[in-house]
Amino acid sequence: MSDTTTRDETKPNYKQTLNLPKTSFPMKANLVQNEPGSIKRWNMLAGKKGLYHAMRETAAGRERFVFHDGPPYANGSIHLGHLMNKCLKDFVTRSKFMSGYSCPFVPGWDCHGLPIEHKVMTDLVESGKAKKLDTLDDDTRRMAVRKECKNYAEKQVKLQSGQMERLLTVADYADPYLTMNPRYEAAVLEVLSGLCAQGLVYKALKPVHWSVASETALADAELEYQDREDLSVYVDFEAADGDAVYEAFGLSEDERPGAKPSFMIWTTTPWTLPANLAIAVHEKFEYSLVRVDGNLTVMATELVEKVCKAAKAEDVETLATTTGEKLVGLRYVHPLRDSAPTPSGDPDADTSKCYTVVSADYVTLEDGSGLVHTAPGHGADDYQTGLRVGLPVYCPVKGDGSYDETVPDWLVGMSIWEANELVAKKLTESGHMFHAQKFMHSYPHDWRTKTPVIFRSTEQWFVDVNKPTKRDGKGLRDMALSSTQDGGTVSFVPAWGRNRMRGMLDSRPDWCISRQRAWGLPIPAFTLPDGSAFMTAASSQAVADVVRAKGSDAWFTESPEVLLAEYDASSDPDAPASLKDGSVKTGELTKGRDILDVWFESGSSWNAVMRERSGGKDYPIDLYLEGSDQHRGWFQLSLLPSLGVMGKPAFRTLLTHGFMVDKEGKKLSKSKGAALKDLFDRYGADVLRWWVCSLAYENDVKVDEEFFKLAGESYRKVRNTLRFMLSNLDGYAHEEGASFDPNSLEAWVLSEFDVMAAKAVKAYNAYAFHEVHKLVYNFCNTTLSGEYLSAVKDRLYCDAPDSARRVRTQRALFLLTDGLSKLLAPVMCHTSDEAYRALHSIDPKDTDASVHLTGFPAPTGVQASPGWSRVHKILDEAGKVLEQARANRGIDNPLDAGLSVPDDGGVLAACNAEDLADLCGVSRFVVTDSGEITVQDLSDEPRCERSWKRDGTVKTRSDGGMLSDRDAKAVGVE
RNA sequence: GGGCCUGUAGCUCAGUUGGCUAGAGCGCACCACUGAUAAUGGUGAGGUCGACAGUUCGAGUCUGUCCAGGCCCA
Repeated sequence: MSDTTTRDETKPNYKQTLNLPKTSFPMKANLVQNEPGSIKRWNMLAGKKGLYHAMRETAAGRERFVFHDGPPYANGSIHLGHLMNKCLKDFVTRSKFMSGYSCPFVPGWDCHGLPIEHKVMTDLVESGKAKKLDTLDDDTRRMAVRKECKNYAEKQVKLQSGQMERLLTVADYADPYLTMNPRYEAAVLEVLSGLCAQGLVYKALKPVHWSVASETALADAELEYQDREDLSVYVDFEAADGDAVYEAFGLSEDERPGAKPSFMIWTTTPWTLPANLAIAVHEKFEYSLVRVDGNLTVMATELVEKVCKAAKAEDVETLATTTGEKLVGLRYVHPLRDSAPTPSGDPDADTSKCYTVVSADYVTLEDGSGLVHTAPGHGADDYQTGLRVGLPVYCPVKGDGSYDETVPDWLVGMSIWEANELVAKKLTESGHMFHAQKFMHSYPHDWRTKTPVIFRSTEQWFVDVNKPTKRDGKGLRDMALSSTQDGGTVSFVPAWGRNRMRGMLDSRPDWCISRQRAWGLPIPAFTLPDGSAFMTAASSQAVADVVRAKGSDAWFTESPEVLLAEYDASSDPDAPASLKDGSVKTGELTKGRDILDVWFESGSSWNAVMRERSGGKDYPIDLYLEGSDQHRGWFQLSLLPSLGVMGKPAFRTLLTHGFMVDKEGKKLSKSKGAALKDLFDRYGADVLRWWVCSLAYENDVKVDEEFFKLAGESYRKVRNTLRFMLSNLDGYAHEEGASFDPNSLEAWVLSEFDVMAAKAVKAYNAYAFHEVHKLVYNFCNTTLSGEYLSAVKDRLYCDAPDSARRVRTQRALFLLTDGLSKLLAPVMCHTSDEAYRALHSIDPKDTDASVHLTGFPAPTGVQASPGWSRVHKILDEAGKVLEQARANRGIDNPLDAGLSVPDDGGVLAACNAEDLADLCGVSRFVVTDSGEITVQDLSDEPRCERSWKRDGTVKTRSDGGMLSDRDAKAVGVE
């Protein structure tokens, strides 16, 4: 160290006379270590009932804002998707509370269903217990599985609930809703009963998505699409009467070729060909009779070239054309069987209409041949067509995916997947195959087992979406479309959700609500001795009452007499005659074995949770908030039952968010989504929440490690701003009611704060959290850190501690810190409370005070001079000139400079020159009448040893130091 | 293949009914400060607004096609 840097011991050390920042609010947040402390403290609130109840008590009597949580599936740790979903929900409920509403929030979990049952069964097989179960009778076996499932689900709920609390979300975690709770189950059955009362529930043999692996019907929402290689085949179905075909094409006797013509169909599921009962054409399309490589066949004119090209046919000749209309009614011979089948469940089925060309308007010219292979047992369209023209619902495929004995011998017992190849081989051998090729396409798979699903007709329960309700004659679809139309009762955030939802409602089929599994809520249907199904509004209500008392296990453990003990057939208008007249007793009934689609359970949550708990006053619900996939899922499947039972939608507003995608915008892989625990451990909940707050959530959200780092840095900026203000409030005692001169820096910054806060509160209420983030951050970063705080730093440090100017500044700092902590409270739960408690000097042992029991800040109401915006424009100009001077003339330190600025517009005169100097960071600011902005180099003037300013008043003082007037006064020397 | 949606600087986002050289913050680079210091202040470099056509005096903004991506469906 050289001599020049050694401090002169004879001169006073002014640093000790400054009011340097001091605070207990640390720069380093240590969120991971400290957030659990906040949770612990909040848990002490409301007599240890915790923050949620403290907020409820605080909000008692306020207007309610009713939010309803969609239940996540109780399986596995929470991932990035949950992070966004749960944080957004938390922002909503917390900001509504801070805005002055009472906002109940009951969290829920979806507990029934295949994923859990599958997991439990896998575990049972692995542990060897499954074999034992197989020796038990059916009800007992299913009860044993159900018990395991229940234990598993409970564990998962506990796990997720703990993780959500760690995310600092506030909800009634002590009393959540679980779809497996008896009370909830009963409420679901009541919804089912309500739909029965409207006549909307029916049982029918229909093709549904069927998982071969799980041997159950699947809901739309239980499907996922994956690429799969299949065999695409073009098959000739020989006409039964060649002349009839030639007639349809208008060929005279002598024009007719000798050979018999065929109809060419196309399919990607050759295994369904044995179940073919018809060929569909479009009446309006033109069809051609063509000779291809010697064969005569019929296909749509527009597709002749495409099909022949695909098959590499060389010799193609069109003999005649006609319209589809003319083909309808022609008969053909099935290429694989001699006569129409006898469906196994229906020996008396009318097969007289089989093997006929029929018309259907869903036939397109996109793919295939324009003639559509129709198997009513294996396709939704096919089923409808079959119904219309009188074909049996023939499904020769059993639940395990093998053929029954109604198919040709060589197929009986074979798996359909194997049959694909064999069917193709047979058709090739018999000369029916025109062309076959393998191709990739996206195909529905069972979301759990990842295996391809099939369409298979089975006896299932359905909710009719078209049938008029008994209440007012309107069908569910029509009601849904009218309530979601523009100007209807449901609003959408963002607005495009409306179109998305209506598009789906428009085309949705009847809702298949039955499943063939053990882990779920039984459909309370019985079979009468004559084989017919029995389930009415009153009977299901009677079962619901039993379930409310004993849980849904009662369905398996109790007899029909017990389940229907409170049911009185004589007073049930819908009861079957045999029960009414007593010829059949309830003891003679058989319990049905189906359980409800889990979507029916979650779709009834408006009844099970919101109506039940509030006694009806929380209905309809103000807001549902979920990912955009729920337009088809929970949103729609809540809408339909609520319209059926209540006649109006369950919700007023639907808010949706997008999905997490990776850095490149691609679908997020499972492994990436699972890394949440790791993120918690490195960033803490407040940073993760701050990140979620910054998102334009209505679109897809890119997620990458890097973004959390950036969020952490902007978090620190906000934290440091709060810290700087807190550190300058050491020893300050706030008094309300002081006023500020409109020309003061304080009036300016506080009025800026009022504007920003009003915008932020408005943004909160519009769920525009991203806007909140931007407003608050920019205010901290630009208005405070960059402008106001750097301007007032000098007076905070150097003015006498109790000088009027310094106290006035502190008064502003107090209001700003208090206001910011409240605006940040819904997002940075831990940090805002930490700042709030530091600001109000709350004793660490005092667990009663929390920013989370306050509200958004009321406006300070401070009026600033309208000249301020002009002043800032002028100062920006001055700043640029100063910057040039620093660069050109080597003035490194702005405190070595002075500014002379013309009062353009006459707004500077009203300001205090010292304020203006401080805003520019210079030592001296002179307002001139006119001329250019000029910079003075003050390096030669004396420099105050305390404030480092060269303001022109610096001279040697009585203590021997060089001080400005202000500093001399502050130190108490002459 | 269909429905809904997205594509503006390296990143996150603004860009009113089409109208001046397309903005902000972060990050980055450089400078200052060392009395907000694992901080703070200042300056600067970054964009053929996914691509291509079209309408228009004028298009990031309107229309069409295409490309890339997401959700849902077939």
